[in-house]
Amino acid sequence: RVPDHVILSGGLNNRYWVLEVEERPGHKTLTISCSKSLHPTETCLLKDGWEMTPVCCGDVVHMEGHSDSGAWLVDREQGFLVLLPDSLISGTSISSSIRCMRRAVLGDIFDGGSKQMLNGTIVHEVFQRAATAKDFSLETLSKLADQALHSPQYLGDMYTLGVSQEEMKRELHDYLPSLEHWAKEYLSSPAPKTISLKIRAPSRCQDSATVVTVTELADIEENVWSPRFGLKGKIDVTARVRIQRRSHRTLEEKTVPLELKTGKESNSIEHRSQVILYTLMSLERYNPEAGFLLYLKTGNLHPVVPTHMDRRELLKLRNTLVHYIHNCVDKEKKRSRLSRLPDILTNRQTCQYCPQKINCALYERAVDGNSADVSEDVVRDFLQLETGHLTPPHLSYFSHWLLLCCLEAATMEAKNGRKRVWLRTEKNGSCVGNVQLSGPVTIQSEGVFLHRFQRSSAVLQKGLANSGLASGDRIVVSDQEGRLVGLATGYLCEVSRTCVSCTLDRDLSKFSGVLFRLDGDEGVVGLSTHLTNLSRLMENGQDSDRLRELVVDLRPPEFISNLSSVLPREAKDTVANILKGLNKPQKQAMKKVLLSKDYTLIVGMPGTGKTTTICTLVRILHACGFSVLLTSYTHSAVDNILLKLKRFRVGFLRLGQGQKVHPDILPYTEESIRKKGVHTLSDLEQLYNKELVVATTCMGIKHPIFTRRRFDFCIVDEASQISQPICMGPLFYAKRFVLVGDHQQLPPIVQNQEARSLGMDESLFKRLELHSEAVVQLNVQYRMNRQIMSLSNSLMYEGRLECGSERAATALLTLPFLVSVQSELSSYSKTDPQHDLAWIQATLLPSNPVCFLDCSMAGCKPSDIGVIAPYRLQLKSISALLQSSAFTGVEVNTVDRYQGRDKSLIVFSFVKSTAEEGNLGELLKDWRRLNVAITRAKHKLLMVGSATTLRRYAPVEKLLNHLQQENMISLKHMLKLGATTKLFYICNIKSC
DNA sequence: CCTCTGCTGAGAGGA
Repeated sequence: RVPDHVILSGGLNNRYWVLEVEERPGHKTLTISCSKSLHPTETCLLKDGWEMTPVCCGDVVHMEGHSDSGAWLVDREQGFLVLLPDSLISGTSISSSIRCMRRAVLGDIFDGGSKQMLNGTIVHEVFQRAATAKDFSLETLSKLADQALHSPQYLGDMYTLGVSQEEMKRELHDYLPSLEHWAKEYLSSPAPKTISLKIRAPSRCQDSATVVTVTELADIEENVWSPRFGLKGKIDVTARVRIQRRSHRTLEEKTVPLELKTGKESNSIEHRSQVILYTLMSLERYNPEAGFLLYLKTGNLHPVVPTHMDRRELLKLRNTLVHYIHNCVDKEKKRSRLSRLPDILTNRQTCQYCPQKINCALYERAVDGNSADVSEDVVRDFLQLETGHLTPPHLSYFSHWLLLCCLEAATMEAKNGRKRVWLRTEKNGSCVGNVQLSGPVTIQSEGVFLHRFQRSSAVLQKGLANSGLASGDRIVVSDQEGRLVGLATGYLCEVSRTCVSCTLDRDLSKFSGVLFRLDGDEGVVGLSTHLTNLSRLMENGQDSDRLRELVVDLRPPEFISNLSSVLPREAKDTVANILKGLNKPQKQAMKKVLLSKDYTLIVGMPGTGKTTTICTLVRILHACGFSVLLTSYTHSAVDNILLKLKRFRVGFLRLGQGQKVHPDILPYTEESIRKKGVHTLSDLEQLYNKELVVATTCMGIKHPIFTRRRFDFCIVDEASQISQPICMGPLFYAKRFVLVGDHQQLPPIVQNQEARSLGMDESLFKRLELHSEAVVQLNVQYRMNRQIMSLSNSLMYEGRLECGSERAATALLTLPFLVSVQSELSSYSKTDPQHDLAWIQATLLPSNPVCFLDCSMAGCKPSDIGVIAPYRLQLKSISALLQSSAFTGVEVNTVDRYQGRDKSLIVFSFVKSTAEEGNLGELLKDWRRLNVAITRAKHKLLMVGSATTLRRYAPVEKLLNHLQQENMISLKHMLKLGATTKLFYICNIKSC
């Protein structure tokens, strides 16, 4: 009954499964168990308001407090119930839910937030830099403020907002005197400031005047994950304070959270709640009794002393919030639909500046399309104001995709559930435990700290290299006990048998004695970019209106009739020159793009030179003086085009993290250009506007450049592999667009079965293809020889695919050592007639370009050989066989990863061979995947598999029929040994 | 039955 991915446990960090919920007026009883066998069970009585907790059967809960022989009580005075504790909710989300729960839920589903917060961010930064420097003198503060104003990150923000550096500087300098003042008043000063601390503990007297001195600013931006309370957050400042109570003689030293606020000194319930939540989530670290609010405008310090009631109410809010976030879809009779959210507030003061306004209205109309039964005028007016510009088809497109994204997000969440660091043991994941800091921490650059860890000698070695972690992986650092979870994140640099080095975002040198563990961080990636794009598509504005018309209403694309009006006279010769190298369909594609007023779709069948075509297209547009936004889903696809483009002296700016960019493209990245000297806002503006061509991934559209710059064209490569909401992201920023892809190859990956069946794997490319006037087909290919091409033609393209040249059509594999291998094989056959190797001799012949069996390579360069299999495990065992140095360079990969690439010789292992009539896998049922697999080889394609098994897959059956007709199958020699094994065994005899 | 790539964070403020 309990799904595999759920982890239950008893003890302090317990996790219980809810089996039964019994509701009575005034209380609620849960039957729970912390064992996967669901035996024994315990009970939990919820009352005094806790019975309102939206807990359901099948939820996981954490119990706080104590149980009386298996009976828990959570009421006004004692105990907490933490619903779905492994979903960590941020302190700010919870405090924002005080005013509007709906807004907090929407804030979690959609990205978003207003842009008026730059000032606060920089003031924080200055405070934190001063704290690190331990110097709050006006002089230093002013120097630090200047530094911050020129740092890359804030320049980008200023660019976005269109604020000048001078303006920012003036606002910032208003704060500096009060920062200095605060430090003088509180920071280990000779005359410490008196604060009134209200401690409500029964044994203490009320309202005792207390003296608080900050003795040390112990940490800045401390990251806290608290799986016990289901909370997370970043604590502005962790301070050591000395508390001296008048009534007591004692001096107390405490570590407490300090929350900085740049706004009005409101001491509001939201601000105080944030502090209370910080004290709660750092309970295991410091057990702070109190925290402080520091208002930077005035330099005043407000103590916040939480009571049980405060914590109780905030955790109840958290439970409600987590419930809504996790149940955004209802399942009713096997069909999912969007759930209702908490009601719309329609409070003018609160709603006026709400960043979720449009999503709030959109969601309401998505759940309940006609909204005819909205009783309140205010709500109706609000909905009309926010969504009045949208038609019913617009709203149904939005709600349809919102549902799909929620379904998919839920599946991803469930799959990643077990990957949460605090639930993981060293056995079941990529993890290195029991390591200690060794040597000093060195600062590599701002905010990048190089650490070295060593296996503690007490622990028996199995060697760090086998931990499942490799250099370049993202990691999370925690302590071994699980008290300090998620201390830092970063990347692994080197992994040796005994040592690990890594760069982290925080300096952990103060934890020198602590035993750490490093966990691979797969990263839970939500679908917030999808949803943000969808919400943007519904906005009332020029860019959105245009795209909505094309994408949702499917308005036919328009074209102009005459090239001469778009081609500048001075570019004509250059363009003509560039066109010379192209074949007919490629030229057609160029023309269509130039004539388009809306969009063009380029279908690039396998091997037809998509990359070359895109590269040429960019050169032509560039020559005409058009600006181009060049994107694709993956970094490697973007760089593929840029590597070609680079040779033609076309300048471009590459956006994106240096770590993901191809080394040869690095000089074109923003990062590297900035290092050469970008200090002012106008430097940055120049950088962003300099090049006509800008390249990035579809996800990279959060970059500041897109808040201001617009392009004449946007080109999206791999478009048939990108889901609609992601694909439309870059399209907002260009007047016209070009999608390049091939829907006969792999579609976007969708994990959730229901979402897929509802069409989530339909790309924008495919959706728009119904307008055939926008489509150009590239059907002349140069990759495969005639025989290999015939497979794909019979499987998918009905003969439309053509060879571009006789040379490509007849190209065969060259095997320099063929003669000697053949004679060696003959001699084997002679000495041991039992093992006739004639079949291998036949398959070896270059003149048999397609064989459904296998063979070896007699002198083929390892880098010309690709091995493909549909399953990861198979790849693993093939790789294991190829450990010998002779095979370094042979690339072993999945079908999916081979899309877009080719090799001279491809060995494709179908893997499957079962006698039983069992379940068939999904992978081989996909026509498009098979099509990709068979169109990667240029000269020779070897396929290994069990024909009997494979005939059960319709696509493979069609392929096998064709192979049989063409006499390309060697069926006679079924191998007892695994065919692939034998193949590589022979390879080994005659090393390549 | 097991295929895949994107991207950080949480918060910065105002009612």
